[in-house]
Amino acid sequence: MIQKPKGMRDFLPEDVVKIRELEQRFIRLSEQYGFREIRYPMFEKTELFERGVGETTDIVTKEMFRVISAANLEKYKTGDYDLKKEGLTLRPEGTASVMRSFIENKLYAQAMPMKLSYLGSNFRNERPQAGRFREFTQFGVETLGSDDAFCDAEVIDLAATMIRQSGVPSIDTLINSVGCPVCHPVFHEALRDLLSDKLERLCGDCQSRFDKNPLRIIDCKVPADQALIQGHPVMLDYLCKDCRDHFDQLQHYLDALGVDFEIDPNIVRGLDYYVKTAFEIKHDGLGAQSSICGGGRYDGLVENLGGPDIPGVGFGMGMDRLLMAADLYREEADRPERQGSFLIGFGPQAKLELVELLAELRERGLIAELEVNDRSMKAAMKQADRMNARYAIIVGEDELAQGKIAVRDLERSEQQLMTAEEFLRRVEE
RNA sequence: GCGGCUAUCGUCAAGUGGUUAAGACACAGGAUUGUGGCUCCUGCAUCACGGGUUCGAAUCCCGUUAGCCGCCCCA
Repeated sequence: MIQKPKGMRDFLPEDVVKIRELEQRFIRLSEQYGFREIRYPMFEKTELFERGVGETTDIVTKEMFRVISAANLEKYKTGDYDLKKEGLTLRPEGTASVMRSFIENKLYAQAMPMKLSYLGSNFRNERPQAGRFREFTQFGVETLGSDDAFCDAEVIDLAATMIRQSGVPSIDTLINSVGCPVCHPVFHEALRDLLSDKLERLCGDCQSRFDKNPLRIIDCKVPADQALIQGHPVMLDYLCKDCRDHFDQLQHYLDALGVDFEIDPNIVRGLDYYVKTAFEIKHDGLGAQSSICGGGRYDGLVENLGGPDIPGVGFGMGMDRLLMAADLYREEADRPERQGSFLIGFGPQAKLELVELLAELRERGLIAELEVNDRSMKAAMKQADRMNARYAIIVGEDELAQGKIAVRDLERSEQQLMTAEEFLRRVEE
């Protein structure tokens, strides 16, 4: 038997109903906040992600799925295809593509700020785990063209509102400022001062982080390292005036918007492009992957990808995790109301006539199904019940002879003979 | 990339070395011959795969594969 690839999932009809409901609510809410949905390719030039996500990130170095056509694969084998230059990659996240589209379509020439949302699959070749899949659905928004702290507050408010409205009862909204290129050098120095004499006792990863990006050491999960960095200086104490003001304003705006939040100096977003605001929304009870939503400000990104110097802020939200978190608390759905008709015909002639009725019903926008397996009356009725139909329409020899149909109301257990026209009138009302 | 756990019918799930592998749900058929939801009856698995141990294995051992969970990272 052929199975789906590791980390991929099927969504069966029951699941899809929930997913679609959630997605539609998200689109509606984000439109209320002024975000308009855009769509972009499932894969892009590999280079976009290398530059947009960061060449040193885990995502780029080991988690991307490459895409290659059969023809190009042959070329690659003979050395006529340059993976680096021409290679394509299944999108591992959304922001880079949105930026590319923004630049390529010159959306910056339109009224600013430009507020965009997106929804779709992303792919990362990670080891599957609770709340983590190789194909996962992400919803996200980006506000481009303003560095006003209100924009940061607005996207955080939107994310928190979405999660709350989805039925997740308790969430933690954590915010931080990761500074900017002006304050980083000062902070890095302070960090190195603290750690320089403990360097040898840090784990290997952290030793290499020491020079490249000491900020990441704070995030280290190795217990021994955690002890060593106890009482480490925090970025928040080293913000430049600009960042400090921005962070203060963000908090004022969040208060004004009624968003409950906590400051967590330890939030350091893994993607390279974040400056100033970084935030995360978590929910306990999801297992190890408790983060539902993460985002922040990325003022240098558009320019870095070859566009004008335009600031931006946004978030990505894990729809799968959100659904998991919300599902835990969703009570059993009631049996939906009976609706539609189930048409049961005995013999070819009866069936043919019912097909005409079927078409009439559907023409009127009503739900209608035909019994196709030539089951016994009993079995067919059972099927009608299982389909949750309101009416079972029965046509056998007797009905055929009278030119009528038997209409059984499955809810009231009442049955009467009438013509097809009468039934159509009644059901239309 | 590293570590732990699990693998019995479509689903949930008994069974831990010994003749026909419980049960429940689902599914199919039926209960004096054209009628549902309740009830009753009937049917429905050689225990992931490959080796090994043993007189004998779903039950013990090894390997493979898959799934789950954790580390890392992230949504």
